[in-house]
Amino acid sequence: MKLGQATIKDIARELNVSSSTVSRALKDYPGISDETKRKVKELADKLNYRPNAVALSLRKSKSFTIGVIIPEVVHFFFSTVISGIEEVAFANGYNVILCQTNEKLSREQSSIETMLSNQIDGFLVSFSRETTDFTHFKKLLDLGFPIVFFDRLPELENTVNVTVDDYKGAYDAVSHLIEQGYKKIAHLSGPQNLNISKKRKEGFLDALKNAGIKPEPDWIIECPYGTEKESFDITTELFKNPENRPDAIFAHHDIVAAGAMMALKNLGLRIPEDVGIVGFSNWQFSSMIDPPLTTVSQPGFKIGEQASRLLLEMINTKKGQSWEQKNIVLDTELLIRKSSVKV
Amino acid sequence: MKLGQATIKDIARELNVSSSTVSRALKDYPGISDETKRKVKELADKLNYRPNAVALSLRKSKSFTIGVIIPEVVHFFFSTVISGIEEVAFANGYNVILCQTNEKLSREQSSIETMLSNQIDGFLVSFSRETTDFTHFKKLLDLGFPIVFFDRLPELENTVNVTVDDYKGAYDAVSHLIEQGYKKIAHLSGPQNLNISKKRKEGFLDALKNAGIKPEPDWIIECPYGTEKESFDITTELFKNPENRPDAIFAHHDIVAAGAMMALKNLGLRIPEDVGIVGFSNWQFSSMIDPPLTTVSQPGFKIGEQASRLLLEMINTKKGQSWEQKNIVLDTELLIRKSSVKV
DNA sequence: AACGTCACCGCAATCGTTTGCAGTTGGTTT
DNA sequence: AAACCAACTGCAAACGATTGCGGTGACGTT
Repeated sequence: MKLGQATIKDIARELNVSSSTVSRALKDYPGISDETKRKVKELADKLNYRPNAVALSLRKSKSFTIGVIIPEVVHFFFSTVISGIEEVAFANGYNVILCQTNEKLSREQSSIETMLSNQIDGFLVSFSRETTDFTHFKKLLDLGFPIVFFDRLPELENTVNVTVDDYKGAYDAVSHLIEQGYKKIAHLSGPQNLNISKKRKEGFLDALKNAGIKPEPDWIIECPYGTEKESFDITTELFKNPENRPDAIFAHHDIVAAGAMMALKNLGLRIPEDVGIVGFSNWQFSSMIDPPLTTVSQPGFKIGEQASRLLLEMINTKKGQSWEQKNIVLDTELLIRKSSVKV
Repeated sequence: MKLGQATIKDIARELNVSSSTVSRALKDYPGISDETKRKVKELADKLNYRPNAVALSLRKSKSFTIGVIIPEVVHFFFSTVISGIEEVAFANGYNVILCQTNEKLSREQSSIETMLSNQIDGFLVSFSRETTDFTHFKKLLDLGFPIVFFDRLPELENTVNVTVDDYKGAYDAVSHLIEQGYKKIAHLSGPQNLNISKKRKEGFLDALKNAGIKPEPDWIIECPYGTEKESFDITTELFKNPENRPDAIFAHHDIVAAGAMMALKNLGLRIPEDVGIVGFSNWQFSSMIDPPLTTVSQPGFKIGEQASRLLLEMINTKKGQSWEQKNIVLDTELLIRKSSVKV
């Protein structure tokens, strides 16, 4: 073979025994003499034998590999999730294969196909922004195929999910702004087909309601792409009327917040004196910008760990036996920095 | 089978032909009647047949999967590289499996082992900070196993590499500072066992030399960890003497630069008026901080594409035939922002 | 009638590993 | 001496797909 990797057959030939014996000797099966075991193990060691994982996969219809489907690795949040996933996967002898969808449904579907034909043992998925039809997941779930959803939740029954409490995170963030004395709070929201966007918006609305503030519909604007540029433009537009403008912004995530901050500075408005601002996700840069951005931190690493652990559990329960619906919700943490502290 | 995935055998049984015939029919081999081909294809379609990639790997000793080894996904640079890699891999029908080393040599080695036992077709590697001994790569290369190194280059002969021109990037950056009128330039360097760190330092030194400026040894400080905190402390220390302090900093990368900026602000120094600063890598946040950071942008996506393309070439040349040494060096680009423009 | 040709298809081995079952020893028991 | 039981070990099928080689039958040709 290409790599000269020794196989069980090589060991068997050399030792004049059958491959069955070698296989059993290596795994300390009873019924193999200590003498043979010793010889086999020694030679295996000497030849630097490693079992061929592919042959194993074929035999066992199990690959010890889990597939991760995410929109984009460049998102700080997702890359921390990946780290969490890898950590527990590795610790349990599983490999991780990664597919970015770039927010494209077609890419999501084809990734699933190729991963399936690679006998993947289960999926960890945060689906694309384009995904509104979940039948490709439904089919697999009905067959008892293990899937754990994280961050973004599908509109399906009986799924196993790991998310953060977006509602509460948003609620806390907005309440904090209100406590600081801001009253005219705008919301730059995320794409409304995503559950997380809806939840954050709800949290925003309820926090206002709870403080007796009536929300201004014009000040709730969707940022479908979530780019810096987009929110720069939207914010500039939002603040163009000096007579009646917001005095604070709750942004769907930090990039959006950063774009807004640049727009505000550009307009000569001071943060946090004139306008307070809070983001979401605690991106890496959030503490480094000026002023440092108050944000809601999501425990990405923990999400990855949890999701991974749940998936491995599902993989290791006997098939046929279906798993119960589960909804793990992890707490967010409000990181108060300068951008929202008036005094 | 678990997923009810149809196999060639299922089709064969249903149609009362042999699996050989099905296999050949599906691939339009000559010597199969059009009638049979039609029937096979129809049924395959109906059963939603997908070839079992694992069985194929075993048969062909080829998995159509490439392994990527990087220090950490959370680095913006690496995640853009990954995107580039995935793009061309996917376009060519290859899968990507990802392993983070977290800068640990042991993790690097074990990842390689498990990937090898998964019949991986080749490696794309940016090795860990701990890696100073390259025999684990050397062994594979000697066996004709395809590896492309990127960003960080090993001390080995005849490897295929993709990097950016760190020397020139640094040289340009420092020359720019000098043009802006800065004269007392410090360098917060990277770990000196990495080639890139050395190259950037050389570029720094040569730019000074070329301008007739003698470097101050005390102002070249290594930041082995490259964290914000580390460079904050180092910078604070570096500027503690008001009598004789630098008037500019060339940082090994943007995080280091950001830490330095915070230290400077903390000391009441203005950027760029009192101190100019340039980073490296164009991290995502660099344009969002205040002032926006001048930096040397590395074409991460392109690096990924190039490396991936080279690797696929190597994989597809007949084995036994060794590949020639190659050193692709991509150009950096100096992004001039406010942090280094005096006027 | 005997032979050759051609189109079409199946057998069986192969990749590396696992595993139910059966076989071969040697020794012990009646 | 026949029977029996351990203790070891090997055979062969299986996972799913590929492929060299050989086989079958229907024709046409002499």
